[in-house]
Amino acid sequence: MTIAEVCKKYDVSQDTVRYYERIGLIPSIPRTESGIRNFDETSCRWIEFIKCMRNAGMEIEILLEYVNLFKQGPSTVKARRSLLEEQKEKLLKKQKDINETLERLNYKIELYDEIESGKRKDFTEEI
Amino acid sequence: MTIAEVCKKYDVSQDTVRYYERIGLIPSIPRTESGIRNFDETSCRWIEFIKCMRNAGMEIEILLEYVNLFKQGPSTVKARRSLLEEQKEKLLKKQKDINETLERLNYKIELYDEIESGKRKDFTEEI
DNA sequence: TATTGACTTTGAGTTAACTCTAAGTGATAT
DNA sequence: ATATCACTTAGAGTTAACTCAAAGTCAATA
Repeated sequence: MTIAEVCKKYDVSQDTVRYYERIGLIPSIPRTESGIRNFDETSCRWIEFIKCMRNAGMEIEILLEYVNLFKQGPSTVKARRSLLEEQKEKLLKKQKDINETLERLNYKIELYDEIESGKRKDFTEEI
Repeated sequence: MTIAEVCKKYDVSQDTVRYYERIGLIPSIPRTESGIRNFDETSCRWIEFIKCMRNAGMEIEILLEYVNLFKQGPSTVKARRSLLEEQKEKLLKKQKDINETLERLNYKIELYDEIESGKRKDFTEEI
């Protein structure tokens, strides 16, 4: 698979994928004889994995740590587990923050609806 | 309330609050005669509101738009509603992304647990 | 054969959101 | 009176994560 195909499939830019490879985030991308990237299934799965983690806001620095542990083989399973656990906690916190904000947005949207429909006349500019 | 008190209360840095004021994110912070910020309830509530929205990742640019609509009074209620609705959709998408990633992390953590406990011997380095 | 177009590299530029520095002011404690 | 300390400003610096530009290579098509 060429870089163009992979980027289309996973909706990332070529620059981003090259950047990820450059910093060591994708363990190994095979090349053709003329030096062109030729993604195999493993490297595709890495792209997909990174994309998923990045979508949730996981830092590249953390992903790099994970990839580096991964490269060192099964002896790092424990360390990897604890890294992932830590990130999980961060995501749970983020989830909570988002839920709080969503509740607040819903409240305000409802309020604005009431004002618009004339149901509420006593509108003082609360925040 | 002094800036120090407010920052402690809402867990933000003084620099950040001054920055928010500078770019117009906080409608109005009263000052003492000698020019020192003296937060009233309204400006405190703005800080708290901004903090909540920022925690969920809402962009400052968007918050600025909202604040500017707010400043223009009740005639902008409709526009404000639609701005908030848009942001709500973004947060719902983010929530979904986080949930997907959490599921994936849980799967991997479980897998690593099985490996650690010796329950799973056929460990090939999947991603 | 010439040109097109996708690929390559290196390194610089961008953006958002702070964060820090330097220099100064003004009220209070010694 | 002088020192301390929290505050003030303007503007420069930082960080993460891309994103772009320039110059070059190579395979395929007109």
